[in-house]
Amino acid sequence: MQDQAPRKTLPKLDESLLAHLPPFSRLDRREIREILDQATSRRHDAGARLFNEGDPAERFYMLLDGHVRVVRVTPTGDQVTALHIPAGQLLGIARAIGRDTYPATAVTASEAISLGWPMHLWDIFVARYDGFATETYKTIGERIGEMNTRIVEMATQQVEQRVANAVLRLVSQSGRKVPNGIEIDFPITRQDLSELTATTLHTVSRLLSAWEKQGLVESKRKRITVCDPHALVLLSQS
Amino acid sequence: MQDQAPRKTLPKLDESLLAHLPPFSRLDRREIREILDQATSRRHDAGARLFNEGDPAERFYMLLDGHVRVVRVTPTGDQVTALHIPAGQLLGIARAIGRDTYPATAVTASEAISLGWPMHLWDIFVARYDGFATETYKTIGERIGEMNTRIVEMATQQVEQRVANAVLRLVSQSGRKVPNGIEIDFPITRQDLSELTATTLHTVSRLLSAWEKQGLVESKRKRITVCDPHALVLLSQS
DNA sequence: CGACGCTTTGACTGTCATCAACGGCCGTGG
DNA sequence: CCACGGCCGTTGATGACAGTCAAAGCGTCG
Repeated sequence: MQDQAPRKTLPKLDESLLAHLPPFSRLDRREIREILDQATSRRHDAGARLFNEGDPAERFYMLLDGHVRVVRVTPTGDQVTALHIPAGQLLGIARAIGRDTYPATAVTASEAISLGWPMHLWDIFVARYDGFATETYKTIGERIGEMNTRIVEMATQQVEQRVANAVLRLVSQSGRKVPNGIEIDFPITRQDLSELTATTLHTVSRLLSAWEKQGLVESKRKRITVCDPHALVLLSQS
Repeated sequence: MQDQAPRKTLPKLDESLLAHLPPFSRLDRREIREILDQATSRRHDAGARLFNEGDPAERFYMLLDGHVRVVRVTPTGDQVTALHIPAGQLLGIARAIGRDTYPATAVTASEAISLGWPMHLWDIFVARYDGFATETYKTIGERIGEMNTRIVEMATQQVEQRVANAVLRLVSQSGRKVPNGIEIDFPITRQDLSELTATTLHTVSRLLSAWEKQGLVESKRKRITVCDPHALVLLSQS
């Protein structure tokens, strides 16, 4: 694998990293310490792969910082982004859905930091830690909901509405307040957006240009700021 | 609800109904008896709804006979079919993914028979019966895979390929051997197929007509028979 | 400063949705 | 038994949306 950063076990990982995250929120310090002691932390460059579709699912991860795109590649080479995962969520949890290979590829959208555990700990975590299983299945439920929404959108909406929805979702998932509005807090290209919305980078570019002329958004290279979210919502529904 | 058939608890439900189905296959007669004794069996007319999107998830079901379409309806009234569920699978298992309302509506495609249990038994089943949880999560994993596949198909394939894929999937899921080929074993209209493939009934009709002229399929009212599966596979990949 | 990656814009084109009309099957009720 | 109405399917004409092709501008990084 070209992009594996070396794994380091940092003895000083702080309990506060995990304490407030849903899968671990019901645990006490001692339990969180146990979990951290078994974890491997890694830094990933932008564009690095945590794992590939079809690989044996040997580890599962908690994304501590950054963003990950979950991508599938077709036989013809087209990429389709299935999900966007923000910091604070588990990923690579194939075992939870009865799989022993990863169903998709995970690519970092920006520099990212992950904790990883060998998959054989999964069953132990589920059995031993209160709330871990419940919260995990909630996450899965939410992801199923997201996928469902995308299917419905792709089936019924025009490209403009889909792109508007995608931008709004990214903003609400990872928006950061800036002077002119709310900025999507990680680098994202027209190409990325087109893979999220099943269209082409050209069409996305045209749409963003048009929106910018109307004052709905501003965008620089790899950065998008939504200035008038309400107007975008209207667009996304027409 | 207009289409609730009366619930009957049939004392004579036979253990063999469940014994070979994955979620129950590791259980002994006594356990299966327990489970059956708590179940309510119901017959549903074609087009009946087992439950509606958004309803509180009060019961979960095992589909014993027939086929169910899992459908979402948009604010504008368009219907989109998210999944097709054949006999022998669990459905309405919102609790397994941490939800307390149903995420979609379940409509029978043909006459159907279900067993239903109150949702509060879910946690008990998971805790008490060996393999129940594991098999259930496998089912969820498969459904996630299916949804994923549909997203990728809708994002990258032409209508003709999508429809071909949908037909092939239905055939492999519920095909019945007949003299001229393999027939999809439940009634399905062009409209249904169009909701599965995000297109219109007109386009589906044109495609099926064209395929029929080429001898790939035969179709009567609500019935589709695939005569040359291999050719369809080729079509679905070009 | 050059090269590469990202973005923009214009012109053209094809697929597929839309509109419209009709034909046929099937169950129902007189 | 026949006539009717509703649902299902077919087919043609038209046009729009968005993909493809092509080319050039702009930022950033090495």
